[in-house]
Amino acid sequence: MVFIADDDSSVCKGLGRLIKSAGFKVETFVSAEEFLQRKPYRGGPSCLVLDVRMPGLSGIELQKELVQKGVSIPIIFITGHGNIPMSVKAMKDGAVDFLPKPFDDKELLSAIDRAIDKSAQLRKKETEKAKLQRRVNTLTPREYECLRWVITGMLNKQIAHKLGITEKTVKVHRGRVMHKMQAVSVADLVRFAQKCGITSPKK
Amino acid sequence: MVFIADDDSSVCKGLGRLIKSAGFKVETFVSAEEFLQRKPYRGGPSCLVLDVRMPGLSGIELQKELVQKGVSIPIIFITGHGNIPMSVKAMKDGAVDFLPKPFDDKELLSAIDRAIDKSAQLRKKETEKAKLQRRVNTLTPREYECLRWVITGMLNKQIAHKLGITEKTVKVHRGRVMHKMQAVSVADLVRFAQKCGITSPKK
DNA sequence: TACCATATTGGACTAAGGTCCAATTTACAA
DNA sequence: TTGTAAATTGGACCTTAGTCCAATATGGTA
Repeated sequence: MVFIADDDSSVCKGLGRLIKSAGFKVETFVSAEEFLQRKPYRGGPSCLVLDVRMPGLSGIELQKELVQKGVSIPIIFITGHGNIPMSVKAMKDGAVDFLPKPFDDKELLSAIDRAIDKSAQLRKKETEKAKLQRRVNTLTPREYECLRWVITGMLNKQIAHKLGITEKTVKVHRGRVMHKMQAVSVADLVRFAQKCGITSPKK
Repeated sequence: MVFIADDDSSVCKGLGRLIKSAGFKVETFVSAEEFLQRKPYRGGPSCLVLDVRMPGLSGIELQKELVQKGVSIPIIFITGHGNIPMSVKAMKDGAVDFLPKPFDDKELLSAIDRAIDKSAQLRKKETEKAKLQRRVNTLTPREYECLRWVITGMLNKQIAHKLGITEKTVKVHRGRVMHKMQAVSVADLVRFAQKCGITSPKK
């Protein structure tokens, strides 16, 4: 799925035809605001072909909005009146490409391929993280505490001392953590924790 | 440490003065080839201020060379006659910034700060990886095999079966691995292996 | 050939991890 | 007040992990 946002509706139409002919689904918007209205797309990898200069919210501002809102959709900028600082800023903020008009159809399609690849990777990572996060959310506060200590590699005895409880209790919490996280080993747990950004307390 | 490569020696001089006054050590080169001759700098975080267009090897080509050789030094491009595709390519290839002349001194110095920060991070990661890699290199082939299985979280019994040996032998190898890798727990081992890119065999 | 690194295994033992069943306490909500 | 989730602990028991000492086998090197 490729989204196009350009205030010139004839550009939208033209690009839409081109991109559809390459086998993508397309949806067009004539302003940044209109794109923001759209409910987040969840149907598969997607990217956004975005005009830099538009009345109202500009393409660059829309990118900033999206980054800030945590919407991770790869962006390809197109522009008729761009300059170097603008392109550099867009790239720094994670754009996949920045194409000054006129550009070859091939160039755009190649950029879209890369953007879609990137989107697929992002989505894979995010869904995995979300799955793990759902498991983490089922942990009680104490179980979560234990998890953070367990992934340091500390012994039950030591964790018990840290928490001011008995080794026995740690074993119980730990067992529940393993079960709820669907981890078969500490190695799993370490990797899970890393993937969803769980930090270890300092010893 | 800041390196400057620009074919115009007066530019080198001027930038050199500016950057020195900001508290950095500076070394200048009047061609890409001259910079490549220099032995790799190991004294601390560093970056390269690079002119895009130079006789002989261009700045963009030098960047490509460095990336390909695995020399990870953050690059800030400066140019008098740049264009958007050029800046986009440079940024895609990892440049920290791309400044068309004329630029403010502040802009350059700010970019240098970011580049030096990035360099410090890179160096930290690389030295840590090298340290771990040296430990890995002391492992015998069989010990390395065991390491790869251990970090999957598999039981000694299961690893033994995979290798066609007894559980007892696995314990011995495993003990030596822990010792040589200076790991106190499997959790450590998992993190070490991740940091130096050791892959697990598929079960 | 004698030596050395590597790989393998056994015995004996200690410590650590993990589980099942059962029980108590506390805090908060219906 | 009753109920529920969370936290805590004990006992009994089994499985794993890890270590020390000792021994054997193999392949390559000085």
